[in-house]
Amino acid sequence: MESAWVDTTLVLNINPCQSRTNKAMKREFVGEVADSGVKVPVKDESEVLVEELNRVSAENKKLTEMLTVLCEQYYALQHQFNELVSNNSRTEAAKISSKKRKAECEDYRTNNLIGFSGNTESSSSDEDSSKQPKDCLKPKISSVHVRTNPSDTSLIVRDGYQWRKYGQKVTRDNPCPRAYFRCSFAPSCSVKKKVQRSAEDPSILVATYEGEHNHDCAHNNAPAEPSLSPTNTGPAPVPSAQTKAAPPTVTLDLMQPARMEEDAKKPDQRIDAPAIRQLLVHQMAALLTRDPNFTAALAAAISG
DNA sequence: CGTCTTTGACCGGCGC
DNA sequence: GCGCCGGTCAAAGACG
Repeated sequence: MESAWVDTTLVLNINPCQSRTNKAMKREFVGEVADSGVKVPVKDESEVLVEELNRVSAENKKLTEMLTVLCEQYYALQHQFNELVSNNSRTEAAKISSKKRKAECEDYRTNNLIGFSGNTESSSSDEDSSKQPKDCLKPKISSVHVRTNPSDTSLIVRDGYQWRKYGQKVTRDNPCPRAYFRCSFAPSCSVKKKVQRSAEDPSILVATYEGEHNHDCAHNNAPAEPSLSPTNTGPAPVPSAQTKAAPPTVTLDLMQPARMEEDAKKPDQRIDAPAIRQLLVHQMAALLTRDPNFTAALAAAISG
């Protein structure tokens, strides 16, 4: 089945014009700065800044367009996938009528999961849930698959939140124990998380979240976890669903921003209006973080 | 000493 | 009603 996985590698090239403009800038500023003692500056600073602003605006526009296209493609794919899976689950449920409870929960979960979209609004709309089994009704359920080092036996999925383990149990259908976590960041937050290794692929941790956090991600308020490292290529979140039916794999290319960081350290690129760049990144982040599942997956990938 | 993890006991839902 | 199973509780121990 591995071969059927879709690798929708997400390369956030948030500075497509960088190399070109940097070279140009370098040339320009080498003339101005390096030999400043000898030469008169070709352009004055304000001109350069205006030019830079225009460039960044153009980049911003380009990025917005790219993001729009990406979103459209993403929703189209998600829609197709939803259709496929709902067809599958209908036939499966008919076959396995004996395992009623399991099938129903599985079905519900699948419907939720497909949506890696985080479209919890649509996938778990409570009005529609009259068909759902009672115990699957309550909180919003989503699940994230995280690929880990098989030798790592810990059942820890770092997703940016602070969890307190309150139980562990070996379940019937899986020899690997299942760990139960509760969100400990806010006492009023009733989100729960179950983490269990996949029976089929022990290198994959399946984290099932129940409920919604009523607070920000711990990273926003607390110091970053020690394990956070931009070079960490560890656990890549595998969007829910599924080891059975060709699950789409989102690979987050976290090296890209790291390279940019390096680039930013070079003296000749510091002129790159860091504030504007930061604004750009914030805009991107704001757009992307509208998808809660995406943020969860991203957090898991970063904190690996 | 406070917090977190571990782990056996307990409870409730479900199927037979 | 009974047994199975998943989920939760809570005491005990570990750890910083």
